[in-house]
Amino acid sequence: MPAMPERTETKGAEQKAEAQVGAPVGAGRNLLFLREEELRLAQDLLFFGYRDFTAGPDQILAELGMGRAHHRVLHFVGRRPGITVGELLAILGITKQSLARVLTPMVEQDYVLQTTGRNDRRQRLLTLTPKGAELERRLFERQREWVMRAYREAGPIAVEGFRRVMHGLMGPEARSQLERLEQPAAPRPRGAPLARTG
Amino acid sequence: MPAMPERTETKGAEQKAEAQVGAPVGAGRNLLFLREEELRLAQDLLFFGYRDFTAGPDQILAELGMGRAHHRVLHFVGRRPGITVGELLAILGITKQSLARVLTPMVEQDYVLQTTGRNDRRQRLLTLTPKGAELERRLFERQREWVMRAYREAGPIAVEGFRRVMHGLMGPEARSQLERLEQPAAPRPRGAPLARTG
DNA sequence: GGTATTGGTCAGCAAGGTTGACACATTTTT
DNA sequence: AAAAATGTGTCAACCTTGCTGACCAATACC
Repeated sequence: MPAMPERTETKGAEQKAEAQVGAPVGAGRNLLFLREEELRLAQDLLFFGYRDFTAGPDQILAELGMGRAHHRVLHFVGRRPGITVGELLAILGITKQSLARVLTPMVEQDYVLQTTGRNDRRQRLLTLTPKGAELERRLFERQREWVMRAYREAGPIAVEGFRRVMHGLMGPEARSQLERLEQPAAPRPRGAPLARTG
Repeated sequence: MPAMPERTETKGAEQKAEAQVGAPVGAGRNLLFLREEELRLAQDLLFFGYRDFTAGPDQILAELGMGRAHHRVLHFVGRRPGITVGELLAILGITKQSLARVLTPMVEQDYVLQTTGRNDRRQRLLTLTPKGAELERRLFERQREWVMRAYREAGPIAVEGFRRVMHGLMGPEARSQLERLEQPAAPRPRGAPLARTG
């Protein structure tokens, strides 16, 4: 594989740390004691990486008077068409009121469509309108280019490692939510669109 | 170079299961073309992972009436004692006023010490006070446990991959800033502490 | 029919970003 | 010596996106 790292940083320096604590671990587990510098590096990487990961979409969104919160709605509604408001709240981990502030305008501006649930008519099933899907697409493509570059530079093995570590950084709740997200999409909502009071 | 197929997009989601997180990695697998599902997964992982990564410190900080912004100041000042206000602004990528809102109280509450630069007396060199260093330590330890768990679950190869991908997600500016951060610390500030104007 | 659940909405608060303008000490340039 | 540029602080005003508490309407469940 191409693209070896520019700097061969931390590799193999873990035993030193073990010697400090005097706790020799099994042979393959030498990377498992997290020395100070390694965590500091992880903190830096996550800070800079996450910031630059979101920078592209943020720019597009700003032109439309939207923010990251809107992107998250577009993303998760796009990922699970027909998701209920309650499910979306659980995924985002915010309050109903915080969601309403971004969701209501998005419905009014025809980015998101609300339909009544056909089993439970109290529910509001959310889907992207064509307009919403198109915006989501733009944001997605921008981010794809960025991530693609990172993946290409890092190589496939690294990508798999990245996924595993990120997954490990998630708590149990996020893990089960992710699991649900990855499952086959729910059946299409077939309820009638709500009357728009606009 | 692993020159890869350009557009296999519409081919359906056949290998989806393999691409998922816990799945074993096939060595020669072509992960370099970023299919839709792969990027969606990356988005999810970064969203959930980053959120849960910061959750621990956030909790401690909240008890002290601080936020993530304060943590960043503690982190980067701790990482480069004697950093100037201007350098810190460049790293954080925020405006002077935004920084002032968190930094000024932190100086007043004796978390951060300001000294005048000895070469350029206009500069304010920032260092952590013992109180600040202790708080930074607490936050650090909390986060270390969390990251350590993730690293342990993922294994050393994955950790290296994680680092490479995160590095790839950074833009050029962030990369050179990170490089500077990793270098040996600047000489200790020896200027006189500023008189605090009550 | 009574209660629980799902969702919408109003009012108000806080953190942490933004911009623009200005002040001041200090350093650098002319 | 005077002027310009630099590093920092600060004031005023604004935005986004979190939060809480309260209350209402429609619907489902027992």
